[in-house]
Amino acid sequence: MSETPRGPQRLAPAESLGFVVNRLARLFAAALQRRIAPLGVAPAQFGVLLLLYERDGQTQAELARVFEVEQPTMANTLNRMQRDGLIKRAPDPSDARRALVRLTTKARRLQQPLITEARAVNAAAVEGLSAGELEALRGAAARVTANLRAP
Amino acid sequence: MSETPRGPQRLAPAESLGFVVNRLARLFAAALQRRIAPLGVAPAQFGVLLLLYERDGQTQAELARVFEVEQPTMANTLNRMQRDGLIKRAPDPSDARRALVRLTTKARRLQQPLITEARAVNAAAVEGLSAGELEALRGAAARVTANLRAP
DNA sequence: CGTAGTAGCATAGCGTGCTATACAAAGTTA
DNA sequence: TAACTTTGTATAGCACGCTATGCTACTACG
Repeated sequence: MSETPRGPQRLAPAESLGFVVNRLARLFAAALQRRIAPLGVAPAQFGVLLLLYERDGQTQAELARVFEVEQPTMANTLNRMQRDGLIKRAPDPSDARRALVRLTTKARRLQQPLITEARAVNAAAVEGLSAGELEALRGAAARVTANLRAP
Repeated sequence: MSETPRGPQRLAPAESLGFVVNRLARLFAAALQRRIAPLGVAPAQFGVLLLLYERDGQTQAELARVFEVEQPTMANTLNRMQRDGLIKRAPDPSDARRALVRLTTKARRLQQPLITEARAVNAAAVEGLSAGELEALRGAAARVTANLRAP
C-alpha cells in the first residue's frame, strides 16, 4: 500500500500539516485580536468571557479543563483579566481551596459587542466554503485532534 | 438563504473553529516536542533546521518570510539556536547588514533523527484519514488561511 | 554628491502556552 | 484519629508569538 520513504530523507517544512495548522491558529488569533483589542480584551481572555457568559462562577480548574490548557496557563490568564477589571475571584464557601471566578459589570457589558466581532471573524474565515466542506474540515480536524491526543 | 441570528446572541467557545484550530496547533507542537526534546531541539527551532537542511546560509529576514513570522520572532528563535549550538551567524561579505545563518556540525548530525521523528508525528496525526479526506482537509485549511490573510 | 527612503537587525515589553515545584485544604483509608 | 492521596492554587522559569521602536547600511533620486 503506502510505500516506505527511501533515499535521502527530506522534508519541506512549509507544506507540513503541523506548519499549516500553526499558521492558521496564528491567523485566527490575529484576526480576533484586531477586532477585540479596541474593547480591551485579548484572545485568550475572550474565550474565558464567552464561557462565563454561559455560566458564571466557575473555578479556575474547571475553566482550564474546558479549554484544555494547563492550570498555570489559566491562572495567568485570569490574573490578567482580574488586573484588567474583567473578573473578580470570590472564595467558595463550600471549599476553602477554590475561588469562584465571576464576571464584573464591565465584562457583562462587553458581551454583545464581543459576540458580534467573533461572529464576523468566523464568517470571514469560512467564506467560500460550502456547508459540506466545512463539515469535512471539522470532521478531519476532529480525527487529527483525537489522534494527537491519544499518546 | 442563511438566516440572520436573532434573539440573545450566544456562542459556545469550545465548538468555534478558532478554538479547534488553536487546540490542534498546540497538540501538534506538544507531540513534536515530546519526540524532539531529547535531541535538544524545540519545535520552532525544528522548522528552521528543516529549512536550513534544504538550503544553508539564509538570512534572518528570508527565514522570517518563509515561516510567516515577524522578524523579532525569528531573531529570538535564532538567538536560542545559537545559544544551543545549532547555528552560527556569519557576516555577509556582500551586504554588511545581513548575517548568514549557517548550520553547525552538531545540527547537521541531527538531520536524519529529526526527520524520522517528524514523519512519525505526521503519520500519527493523519492516521485513519483517507487520501481524499486529507486532501479535503488541506484544501479547506488553505481556503480559510487565504480568507484570514486577506484583511 | 547628498539627501531621502528602504531593508536588515536588535531590543524592550507583553500575551499565551508549557513544565516543575510547592503548599494548603479536602477526601480516603488504615 | 492519623497518615496518605487527591485536588485547587500559586509561583518560577522558559518557548514562541506579537507590536513598537531605534540604529545601521544599502539604494535611489534630486
